[in-house]
Amino acid sequence: MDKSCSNCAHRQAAEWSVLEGANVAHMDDARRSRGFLAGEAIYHEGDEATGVYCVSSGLVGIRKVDADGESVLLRLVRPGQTFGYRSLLTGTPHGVSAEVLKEGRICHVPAATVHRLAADSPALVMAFFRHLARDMAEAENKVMETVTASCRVRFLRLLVAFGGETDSDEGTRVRLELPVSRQDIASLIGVRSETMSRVIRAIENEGLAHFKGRHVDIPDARRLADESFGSLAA
Amino acid sequence: MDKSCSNCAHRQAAEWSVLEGANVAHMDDARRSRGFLAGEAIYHEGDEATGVYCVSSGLVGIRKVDADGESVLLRLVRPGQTFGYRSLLTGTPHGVSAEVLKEGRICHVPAATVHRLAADSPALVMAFFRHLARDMAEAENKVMETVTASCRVRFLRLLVAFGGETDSDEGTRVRLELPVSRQDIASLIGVRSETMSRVIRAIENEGLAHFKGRHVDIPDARRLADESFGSLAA
DNA sequence: TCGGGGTGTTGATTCAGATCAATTCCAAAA
DNA sequence: TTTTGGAATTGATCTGAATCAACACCCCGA
Repeated sequence: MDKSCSNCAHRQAAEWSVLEGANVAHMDDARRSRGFLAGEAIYHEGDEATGVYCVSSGLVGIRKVDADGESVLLRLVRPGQTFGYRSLLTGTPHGVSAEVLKEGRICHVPAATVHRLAADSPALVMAFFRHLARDMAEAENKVMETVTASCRVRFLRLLVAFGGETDSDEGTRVRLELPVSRQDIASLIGVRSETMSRVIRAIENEGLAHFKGRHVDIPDARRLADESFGSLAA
Repeated sequence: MDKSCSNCAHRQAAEWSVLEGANVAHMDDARRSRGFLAGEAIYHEGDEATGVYCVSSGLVGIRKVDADGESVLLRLVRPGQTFGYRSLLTGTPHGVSAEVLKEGRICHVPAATVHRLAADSPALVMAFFRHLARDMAEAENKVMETVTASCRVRFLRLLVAFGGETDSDEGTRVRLELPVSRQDIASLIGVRSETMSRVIRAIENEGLAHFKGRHVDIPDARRLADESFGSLAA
């Protein structure tokens, strides 16, 4: 059933959608998909790139670890999105690691194939450029946030982001499922898990949202969104 | 004298160096250079991209300001480097602002020209991709650092980076000039200027480096570099 | 049914860095 | 030379988040 990218539910989302003619079949042919369990590493910092990955299902985390062993979860990769293309296209070792956060299936397109396709299709390179540009914008936002916003505000914004994916209803109740563990959420906004707990409890006490396991119930999404706009909320 | 890019001292550094044949003249023809004074804005967040910029001399700062007016200096653009290409190539408004930090001359290549060159030269697009990839890696490092490292360590690493540009001599004395004001350095590592002062004084007191205005004298570059490797220095 | 290990919570305490409030320094303008 | 206004330094104080240390919870396997 997942024998062809054309059948992939996320075909439109990925960069491959710009491919035309024989290239479609070419890439479809070369790609291999494999199941991964939560916790499995896909590649590590320093590894050479062997191809481009594409999340078919599940959830992938991009992580960076420093010399002291401190680890930060930089971003999430969702179904339909590619990752690992940066190192491959620039020919440099991976600067980050990728690991599976929620079990699922991941496609791998070998280096040789990607290089051939890229050489033949400027549109593909441009598509990867766009992807990278979006990631860069998000990275810049993250720098801004970690420097200027409190951990409370950072968490609220993350909630809004998660909610936005699920349901963009205005001013009303939103229910959503946290895609990762609390530890990972903490790592995502750059705080300790203890602090994460306290922030969550505070938000719970204010009635801004109700947490039960990974389930979040936001009675008034508008109010929560307002609060997430920093401290100068009127 | 700066009538042609071919004569530009930084010709090798910029992405344009991959252009060939008529494209070289084409771009040389379309580009316009202009002098800027320190403090002048080149573009603001939200502006539409009108072309790609290239620093001929002086220094440019890429800055982001949030809703509360908090401003963070994200990175510096030095002579020979291009900037503003991201928004142009993706067709999105600028997500950051660019301003001149040290007076100098900046070239502007109009949008139409860049688009024509990009369509004609896959190598140019690839060159911009590489540039973006490098910036992205630096942004990821910055996120890591702001989350895990103390402001002291962040400043030491910045010093090392500045020193590395100037002189890569081993284990000996290094003299260098800070390229920007202390306020901007503070903004670059994400702390208040008061904190910056204190950090500098502490480093001065330890004899790690001596500061006089923008001049820095590092008696033992090796020792300073060691200290910059976080807290677990043996 | 009983552990047992990972994940999350809670409390007490500490500390890095922000904030508030004066000065001091310095370079350009008058 | 004096004036002046921004940049930098310094001190006193406050506070958000880290740290250290238990403890509760919950799912899984024996």
